[in-house]
Amino acid sequence: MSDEKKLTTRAQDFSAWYNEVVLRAELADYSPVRGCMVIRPDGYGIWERMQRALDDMFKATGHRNAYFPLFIPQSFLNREAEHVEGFAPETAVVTHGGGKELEEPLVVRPTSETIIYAMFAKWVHSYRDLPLLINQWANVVRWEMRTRLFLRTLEFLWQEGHTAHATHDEAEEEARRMLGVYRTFMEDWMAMPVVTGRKTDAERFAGALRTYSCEAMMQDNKALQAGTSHNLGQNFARVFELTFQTESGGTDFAWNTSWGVSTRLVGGLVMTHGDDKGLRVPPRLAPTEAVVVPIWRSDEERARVLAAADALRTALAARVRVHIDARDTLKPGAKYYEWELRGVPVRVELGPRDLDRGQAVLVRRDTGAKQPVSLDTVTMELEHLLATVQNDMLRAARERREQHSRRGNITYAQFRELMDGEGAFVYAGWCGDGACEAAIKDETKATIRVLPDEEFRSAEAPATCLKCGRPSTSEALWAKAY
RNA sequence: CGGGGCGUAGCGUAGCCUGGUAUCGCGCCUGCUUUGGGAGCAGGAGGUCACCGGUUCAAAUCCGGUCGCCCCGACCA
Repeated sequence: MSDEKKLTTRAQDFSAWYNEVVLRAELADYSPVRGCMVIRPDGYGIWERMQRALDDMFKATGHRNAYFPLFIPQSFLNREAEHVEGFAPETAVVTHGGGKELEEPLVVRPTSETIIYAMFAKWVHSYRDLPLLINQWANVVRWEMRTRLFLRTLEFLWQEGHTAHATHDEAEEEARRMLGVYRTFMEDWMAMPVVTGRKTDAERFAGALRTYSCEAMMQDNKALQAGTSHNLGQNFARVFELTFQTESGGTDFAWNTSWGVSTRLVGGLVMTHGDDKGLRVPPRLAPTEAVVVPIWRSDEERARVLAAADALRTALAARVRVHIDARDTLKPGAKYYEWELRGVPVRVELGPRDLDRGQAVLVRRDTGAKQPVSLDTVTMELEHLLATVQNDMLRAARERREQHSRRGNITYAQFRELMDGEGAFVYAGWCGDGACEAAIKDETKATIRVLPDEEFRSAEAPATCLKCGRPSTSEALWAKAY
């Protein structure tokens, strides 16, 4: 075997490995436009399944989809001071249309708070109009300096939920609820465990009261911010005059939330589950859950095996997303490598020896384990195996995260050594002073990913700040991040 | 925007220092033999050497410039 066909290993160069997997598994490709990528069918298929699952969850929690314009009048973005400060440096701006210079430049949305709350202001009059629960699936543009496939591109696809509520507490509840939805999705569908919590002021969304986040650990022990949910308070309502008559007859500004996840999740999936053979897709998100590979030697066997394989595919297709690889230009071994690279969760081998025994062989992508099963029960066995793979992938990812998490006493020197080396999720005390946070970021590149929610906090709360040694006011999760 | 690297066939590359119209592998096409972990043999198609200008009898190669992309940093989902 020539080395040319092998991937760079994760240990050799994690970054190179990631790019090779994305390109060679045909999830995406570089486009003629700097910083913009093309999402290819295999990558888009994963995104479509993510969309479907999330959309069902949004609907189940009472949200409805709508669509707002790609262009936002520049003046809208300028209204919320913190918001414009955060986003203006990375906007793309349209100054000409139809050959004429525009009277007011149009910003290509980097996020849609401003235009959506301007519309909400038209639609909301009474407390009876609340809550207003809207989601949109859209593309957004942020002019980033440096881009990476799926993780950071100039244009990306996402969903952004936007809601308006009558009270602070209702908005807070909504922001927390949607963070929970994200967490459920990431764990149950992506098999990607996350730590949830609140962002510090330094990492808070521009214009929000509070930002909550789901943070996942990638295989290089860096954190990926996988989804965020914001309690926007009344900040946007004030500048867009989003008011309503209260039950008691007064007037109040509405309380908003916004929350989003993006195609970045596909990158997170790769970096959570991929191995040195390529991609591993958790069954629930796999466009193809199982691939049937028929095996034969002679023409006679070929006819017999292909007929049986086709019958098998038909039987499985009733319950499982299945593909048959009947190409006769490749030997079975070559097909195995290809489907492993593409990350299909289970391979179903069917050859003459199997037919003689009335069986097929199921091979797990995650562990490589082989298991012969009777053709009489193969559908049930396959469904069961897919569920097992899904669960095992989450468990394996969680174990890996815990192995690379540090709790308890740690000196700043030890912390620095850890961050300079293999990296980790470090749970440690924080005095609450932004200066300590900034100093640590400056010295180690590590940031506070979240102030973790209670269930993620250590049994014994840290007593002192990791940096300055003063009394800790909250436990913080520190890591380098994407 | 700073630092580094690279632009040669669909992809990956050699050649560049020391000028003479381009190497190899993968892939692709045809045929035969193969097929339980990346098949073998034979034949074949495919290249304005990123672009512009200069030096020269002659430029992928030397000189000047331009553009693009990737990687590392600062900024960020």
